[in-house]
Amino acid sequence: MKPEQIESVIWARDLSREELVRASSGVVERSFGKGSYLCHRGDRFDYWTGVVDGLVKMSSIARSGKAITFAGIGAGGWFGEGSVLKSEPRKYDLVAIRETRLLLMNASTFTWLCENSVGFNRFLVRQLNERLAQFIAATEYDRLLAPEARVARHLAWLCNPILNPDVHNRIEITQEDLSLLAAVSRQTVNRSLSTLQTAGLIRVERGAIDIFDVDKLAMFGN
DNA sequence: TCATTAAATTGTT
DNA sequence: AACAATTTAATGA
Repeated sequence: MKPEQIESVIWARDLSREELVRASSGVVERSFGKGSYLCHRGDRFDYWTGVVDGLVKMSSIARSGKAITFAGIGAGGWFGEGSVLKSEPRKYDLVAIRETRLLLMNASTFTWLCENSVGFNRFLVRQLNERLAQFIAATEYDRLLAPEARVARHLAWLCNPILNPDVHNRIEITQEDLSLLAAVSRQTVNRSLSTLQTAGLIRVERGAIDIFDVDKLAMFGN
């Protein structure tokens, strides 16, 4: 892939021109259809992965057969550094919820950037820190808050400007997928979305949600 | 391009 | 979990 093609990714601004050229040579673009698996738990998938367009979920199936979704990654988001760094099999399934275009960076390029680029490491630390904060917040509010507020915060999470910088306040997700993400029933999602829409925070469409006020969404119920 | 049908998604109980 | 209603996508004339 040419350097110009990755100038717009979130971490490109942290790299020198030289580093950017090196990085771009290790990146390829690939598309995944709606519902298709990037990889299954236990698979090797040795790419650091960025979402150009679409939505990817990290999930797994419990022994009981219940599907659990841990996180969604939207446009502009990058994930998988853990598995690439440690050269481990993936611990979760990765599924494209919608038609999705991805950028895949091979492991040797990723490793090279980690070992040679100060800017790249700065980016990684920022991103890891933000994600950790999100997960801590998530476990906290999943135990404390009403279902409505949980739906609201997961929506806010999906358009977090640090983790998913290109989402730009429009999330293309079905209510069913959102219910898996927020760990509430689809009915609850449906009712919650109506409430949030009436409150003027979002607009609900078929297969998509427009976010008008991320900050209020993140605060909803407090 | 239009009409028909199937599939996906939503709204409700 | 089930059902009806609605919207979108696919198919073929």
